[in-house]
Amino acid sequence: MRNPSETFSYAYPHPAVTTDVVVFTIRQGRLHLLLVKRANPPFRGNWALPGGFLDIDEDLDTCAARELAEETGISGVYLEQLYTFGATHRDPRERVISVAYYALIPEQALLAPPRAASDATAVDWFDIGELPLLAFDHADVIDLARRRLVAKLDYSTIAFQFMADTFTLSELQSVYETLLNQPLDKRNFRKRIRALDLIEETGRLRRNGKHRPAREYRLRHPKRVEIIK
Amino acid sequence: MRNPSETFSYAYPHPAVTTDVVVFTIRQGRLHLLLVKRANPPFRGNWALPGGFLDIDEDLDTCAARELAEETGISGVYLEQLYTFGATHRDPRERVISVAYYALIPEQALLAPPRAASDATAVDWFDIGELPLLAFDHADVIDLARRRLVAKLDYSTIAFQFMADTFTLSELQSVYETLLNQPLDKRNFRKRIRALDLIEETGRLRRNGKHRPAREYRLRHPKRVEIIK
DNA sequence: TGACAAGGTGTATACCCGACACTATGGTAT
DNA sequence: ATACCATAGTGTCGGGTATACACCTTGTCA
Repeated sequence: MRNPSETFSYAYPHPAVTTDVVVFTIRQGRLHLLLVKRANPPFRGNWALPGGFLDIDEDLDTCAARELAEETGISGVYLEQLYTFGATHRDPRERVISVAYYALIPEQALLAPPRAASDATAVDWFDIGELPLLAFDHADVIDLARRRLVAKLDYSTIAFQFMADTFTLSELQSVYETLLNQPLDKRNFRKRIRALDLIEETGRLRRNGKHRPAREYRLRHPKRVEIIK
Repeated sequence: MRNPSETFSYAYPHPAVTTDVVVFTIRQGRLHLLLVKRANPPFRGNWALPGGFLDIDEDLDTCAARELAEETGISGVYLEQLYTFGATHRDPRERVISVAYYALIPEQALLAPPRAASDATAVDWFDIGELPLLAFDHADVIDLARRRLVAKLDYSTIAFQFMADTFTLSELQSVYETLLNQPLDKRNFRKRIRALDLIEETGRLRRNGKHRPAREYRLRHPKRVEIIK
């Protein structure tokens, strides 16, 4: 624990640096994200993105991954730097530069509901269409993250990062339909996915209900996100 | 003991925040960028990106624009945030977070050679294929900026930001060829540009040598960079 | 064993992109 | 004035890629 009486002095004023993480997942066919309810001022009682101050000997990526792990217990997921927000008045306490990240996690990866960390009184998932009032400029951060995510669908294989280790083509199509907010043609979709040559059959069948079981697939290179055409 | 009026103290250590700018232009059919020679340690005498510390009451974008103006005298040009670099040891003095930007300027915008600012002993343009040894992690910053720029050619109208107020289609094609590092078919190129419906004829002719003059064009919305298809 | 519900498959058409060669026009030299 | 030079400017055809579209298959459950 840090000595509370210790201070750190500089010849010039220094801003504080935080990372905030927009954690996306898909639940029940809807895009959701994780928010925490702030336990302390400013914006006490408001919902906000999980995030926190950069440790002085910690890389930015590490900081974002640590915040993500602390809030959700999830690690090893897709995490990408989004944008850095630094408007002078975005935090009323002091000058704060926020390096925003976004993360994509499979629905199935959430074994238990996330527990509230020390600086949050609650943690919950919200449908992206039904967000509460947000602290700071976090509504802007979320908006940019959502647009980046949708844009990347077109030219990368990022959507696969929402999938569990194994999945069916119908599940994958459902993820694309949710993100694009439009139905897709089943045959054309499968043709396009097959042409990417990124997945392989596990050989097993997935039984999801009282109907014909679906073939189960896995990514050949699970962590890799590729740029396509 | 330092005069308390000249020091700034915090309960937690704070990193310093800088912006660095990769300033691209095209000269003589080659992609160039602007570097400054450092007057002070660390890396004294090395070439580096123009940039500097964020003022405590200054937005990030403003800081980048200010650095750009101080080093080149240019303002009102395309300037976009690129990425934030924050590896723990990237600056030997103290922890420094660098918010990197990149700027695109028309060759003709440079009225005079840039003058050296106070913390630089020289300022000069370098062909991107003939860069000197660079300070800090600036080689990484430049590499990322170049890749972002080339990627954006495909899905945005960013290349137009290299053009002067008026230009010919041959000049525009030459910019694309330089950036893509390959020759393009003249008829296909013109067909594609015309289809974008972004430019209009000025009605004047541009006389560039002892041959047929070219029609002069201008952008309908000069500052706008659009996402295409 | 029949009904249900989702899984799985191919073809025909439209559109877009790339390959390709010649004429037009102004400048300059003789 | 005339001929030559250098860049400006223009259209078509073919191949490949993306889209529209409908029916049979298979396992479950009543």
